[in-house]
Amino acid sequence: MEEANVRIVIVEDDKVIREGYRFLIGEKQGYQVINTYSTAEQAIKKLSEDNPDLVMLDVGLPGMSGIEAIPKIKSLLPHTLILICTVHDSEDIIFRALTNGASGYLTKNSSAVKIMESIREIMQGGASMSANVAQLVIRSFQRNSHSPLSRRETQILEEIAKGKNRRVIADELFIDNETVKSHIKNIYAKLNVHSKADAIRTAKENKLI
Amino acid sequence: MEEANVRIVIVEDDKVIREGYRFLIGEKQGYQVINTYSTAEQAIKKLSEDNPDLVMLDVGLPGMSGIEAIPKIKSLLPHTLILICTVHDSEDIIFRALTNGASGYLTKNSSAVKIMESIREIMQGGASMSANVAQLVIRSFQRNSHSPLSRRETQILEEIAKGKNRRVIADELFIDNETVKSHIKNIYAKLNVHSKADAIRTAKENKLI
DNA sequence: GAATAAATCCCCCATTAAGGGGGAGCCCCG
DNA sequence: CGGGGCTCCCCCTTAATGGGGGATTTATTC
Repeated sequence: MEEANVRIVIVEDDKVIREGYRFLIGEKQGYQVINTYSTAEQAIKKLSEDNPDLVMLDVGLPGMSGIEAIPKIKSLLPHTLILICTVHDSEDIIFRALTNGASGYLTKNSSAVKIMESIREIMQGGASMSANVAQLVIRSFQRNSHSPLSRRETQILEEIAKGKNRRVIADELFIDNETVKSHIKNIYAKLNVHSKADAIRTAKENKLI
Repeated sequence: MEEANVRIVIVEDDKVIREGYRFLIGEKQGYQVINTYSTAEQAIKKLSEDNPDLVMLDVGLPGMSGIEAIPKIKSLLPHTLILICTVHDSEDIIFRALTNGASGYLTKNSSAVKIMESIREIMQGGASMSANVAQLVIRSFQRNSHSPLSRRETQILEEIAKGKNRRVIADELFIDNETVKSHIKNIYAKLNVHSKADAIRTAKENKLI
């Protein structure tokens, strides 16, 4: 035997897409579609019986959204993996899906080959994202390269964002308390703010830290 | 004509791997290996002439590491894309590569097919990660599901981590200053800390926020 | 060579925030 | 009925913050 059967459940309100997925997966060796549902509510009622290894989930479902469904599925079946397959590629939805516990995110232009490949990757203990999703995720890690803040100022603002106070920052950087204070004054002037919270917010909005 | 030629430069110290990549890419229609280098220093000297669309970069180079080389390459050629191809898959290295400006990260067990696919994905305006890298990245977004903190406490600690003070948090949550203070006392007790900075650090280390 | 930015340090000042102590009422769930 | 969660109240001292005004030195740039 090559590998155990992968038990898959599909949650998708569009019948054509749902049956398309069922057909696509059903014909593949080692993969089995246990059940399909058109709403998250229906799926959640039956999932414990179905006991799937992987749930393919749309986000644009009527009633409970796929995003809301993720933590509920995860609490019912903690070891079940979730692959989001959807047309929605807004940054907000993608990040909420991933923080809520999804192991993969494909946008719907993904080919049949890509979908099967993602399922394989996820089942082999990894995760998977389509190229446009990966781009958003990677971009979220990157800094603005045209920061108005100097290197030292950026460094100090990062420490402030960790909740450290001036004295601690000064000690760690081997500089005087007053020097840290001066840097903070300059940071506030450059960002046009007057408090820690505003500086942190502004800096994060502009990817300065 | 299908598409313009993609100009690729390879930076890799292992000759066998370097020539393997060169052969793999060179035989593909639409892709051209302009040059290969065994160190980042050599590559950086010549990159402006080579003017590549994409640089395949190892991280474990002698001398300047691939990680350090990324921002230097990006400042020389801002529109050149960088694909990391390496055996190193430690969390720290991966995140440093992505924050420094890499558009993709493949670990070296990636097949020839996967490598070409990644190059195509990146060139088509996206990004790419191998499954194990994607897993680390996604995991970094997710919370610990066994938090000792209550929902309210987590929420308040998140606001503290944004640099907000008790009064502002109280106003935003429509509760009293003293209530916020009580929550903070309970947070500190649960995390066994005695300051904002320690609470934030402990919470982040344990993915509570 | 002068101007500029960055990084360092030094005073003044008043106000606010933080942390620790103790206590208490209400609600819900098991 | 007990405990966790959420809410609010009082006491207290110390630490931190934000704004004002400087100064010096070292690089780098024009």
